[in-house]
Amino acid sequence: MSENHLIELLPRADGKRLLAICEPIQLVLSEVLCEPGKPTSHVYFPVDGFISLIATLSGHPGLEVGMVGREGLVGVQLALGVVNSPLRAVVQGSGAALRVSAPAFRAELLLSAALRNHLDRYLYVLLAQLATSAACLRFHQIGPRLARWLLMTQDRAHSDSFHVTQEFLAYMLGVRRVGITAAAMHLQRDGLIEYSRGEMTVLDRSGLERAACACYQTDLQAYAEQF
Amino acid sequence: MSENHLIELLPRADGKRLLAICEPIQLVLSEVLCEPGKPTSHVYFPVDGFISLIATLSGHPGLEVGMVGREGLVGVQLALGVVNSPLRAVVQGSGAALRVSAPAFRAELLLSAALRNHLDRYLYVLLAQLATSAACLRFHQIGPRLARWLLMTQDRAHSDSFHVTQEFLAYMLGVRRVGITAAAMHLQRDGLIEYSRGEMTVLDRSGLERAACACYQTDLQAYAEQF
DNA sequence: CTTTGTCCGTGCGATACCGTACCCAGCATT
DNA sequence: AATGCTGGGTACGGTATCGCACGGACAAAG
Repeated sequence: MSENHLIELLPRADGKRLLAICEPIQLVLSEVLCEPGKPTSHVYFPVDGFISLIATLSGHPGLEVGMVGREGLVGVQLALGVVNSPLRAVVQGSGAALRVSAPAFRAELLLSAALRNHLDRYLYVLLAQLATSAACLRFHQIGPRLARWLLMTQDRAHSDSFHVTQEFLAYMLGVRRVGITAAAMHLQRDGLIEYSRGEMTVLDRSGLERAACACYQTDLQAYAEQF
Repeated sequence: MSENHLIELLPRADGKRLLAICEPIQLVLSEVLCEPGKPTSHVYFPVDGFISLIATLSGHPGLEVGMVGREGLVGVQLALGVVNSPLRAVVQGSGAALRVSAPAFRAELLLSAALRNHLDRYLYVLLAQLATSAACLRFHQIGPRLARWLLMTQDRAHSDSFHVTQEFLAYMLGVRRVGITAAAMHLQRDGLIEYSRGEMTVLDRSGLERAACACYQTDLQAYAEQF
């Protein structure tokens, strides 16, 4: 039941074969699954946990450019025949995941056309997400971007409340912590969220959707078109 | 000789078969090859011309997130089984290109494993380029970004001089024209470039490389690792 | 109960942008 | 010579950020 969408959508036989080579693991907060430029040893299909994809530039802090929950997987580059990861992948919400070793994954890719097809389309979604992130970063202000981030996280955490500090948010959005303070206070004053010492709760989801920039819907739609 | 790299790297037989379904065309400035959300009718292998990939956000001007010259192709999404384009593709330098219709391209993909493999790796390069663009946009200032853009263009134009107005540059980099004026004047004062009424000439390429942010080298390296 | 660390709010000056507007120089058209 | 268009330089106030530093509130640990 509580599985990964990409796997669930596979035909029965392909899904079974993939699950057979999957190893259930627990994603722990702040764990680094991929490091840019370094070879990828496994792919991860999140079930409950979720992961941030972070672009790094030497001499600068990181910047989140994508998020992966149970709708996707970490390590798509292996489906492209590339071992090096383009991005850093950091566990942002702990929880269960299924893991497959790189060789086993490659072997399965040769067997399952359906798997390849799903990964291809997920790759497209990821591509669209990266492009949206870039433009969003340039044109939208902290407030709407924060709201969008909270929605994306809520979706992947499957819960109204989750743990996240302002410091962390600042890092993800590539802004100062005080920038987050101001934006978060605003959202809180409007009764959309509530937070204290790292415990964030979404009070008014549809209000938050109105406060978020349209990039949130754009991402959802790109996914919906493919799956 | 003056062909597209992705095609040149194919095994003899595969290359011949692909060329057989290619239609030589001329890319004309400002021509739109792909529109976001709209179906892609052809893929384009640039030979002399080159193309800007532009992310669009409703209510905002566009933003360049990638560039395609003879090292790549426009319309990779077809290799992923997706007909809708994620980005707008606009011809930014006129010149020759090879074009393949979507159905013919899909058919050829089934025949040539080598082609699929090259496209997969090119896709990885594109992914890395998008991620770099996003971070660059956030952390680097106009000057270094402009220098990077000029280098990328020079590479793909295969010439020290090319046509580009400040207005256009502002649009590509997502800044005001006067921002470009200031940055360009600086580069000109340092003797790195020369321009007048849209005619841009690179005078000191290695100086420009020093003025550019490291993202330029990052992109080159990502490509070099795969091809 | 104090200490230490984490988390969050505030204040302040600096800066890299922004939007807008105007102006001038070249060039082409008439 | 008059006109218009395009490309590029200048000026000015506005603002969304930045970096940095300080202080308070709370919790876990000693």
